[in-house]
Amino acid sequence: MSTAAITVPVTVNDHENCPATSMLRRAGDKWSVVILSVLERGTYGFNELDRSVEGLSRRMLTRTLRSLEGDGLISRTVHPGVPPRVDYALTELGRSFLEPVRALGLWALAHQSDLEAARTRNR
Amino acid sequence: MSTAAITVPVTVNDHENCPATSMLRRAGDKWSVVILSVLERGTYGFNELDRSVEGLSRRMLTRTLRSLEGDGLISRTVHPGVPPRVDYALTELGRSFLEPVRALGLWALAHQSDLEAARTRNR
DNA sequence: CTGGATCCGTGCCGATACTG
DNA sequence: CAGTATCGGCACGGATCCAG
Repeated sequence: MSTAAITVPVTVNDHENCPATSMLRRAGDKWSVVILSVLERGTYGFNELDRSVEGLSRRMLTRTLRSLEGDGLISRTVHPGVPPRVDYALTELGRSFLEPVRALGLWALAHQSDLEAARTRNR
Repeated sequence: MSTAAITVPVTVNDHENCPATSMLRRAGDKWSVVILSVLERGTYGFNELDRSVEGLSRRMLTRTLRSLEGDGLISRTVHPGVPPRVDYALTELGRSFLEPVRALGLWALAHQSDLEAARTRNR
């Protein structure tokens, strides 16, 4: 066996099935983090949420809420009656998820000037 | 002035221009984190990177590298000659960015069973 | 009030072929 | 080796209308 340098192949396989990838996607999703952040302040109804986020269409609100509920990040509680009422709230898992998300947001704020400088330089 | 409960309007405006949003998008981007992670191991050439990530097309590799360079997360160094050689490497900013990204990935791993349970329950 | 259904523009992304 | 150019499928996401 020679002692010559050996090139170790470093290949990334199947990264779409990595459990971390799906939550990175979640964090990068257009509306998820905004909705989760609003719900951090308390329980909201559907139209309350709709009015709380500028630019958010009802269609995407519905889809994002269903998706967040599917991941167990929020809870959905139906109160029958007239008018009907549905409450959305953070779960413990959702509240926990916001911690690393906020860490990433704080990183962005802390390095905002570096990023702006790089973007200007490479413009 | 009455002391009745006042509903404080909580509206999220202009979240597309939030500096944190762009980096959350970056983290959720399909290839950026994978490429940054590979570059954490050292300097790579273009085709080396291409071969290191399964499923990554040269087209998206080029686009992602340009984008990462634009944000100052990686550096691009051209070595003229035959054959030509271009080295890609993490910058300090890029290495720093991987910390909160990894924190989010670790969160996903730590809560993998919770997420899987929720997804099964809501199936 | 809380959605679902449909239409449709736009951009992401892979496949393929070509260049210096 | 290190890209560029072009085509095309498909999913994201907004607008609008309909329903319980």
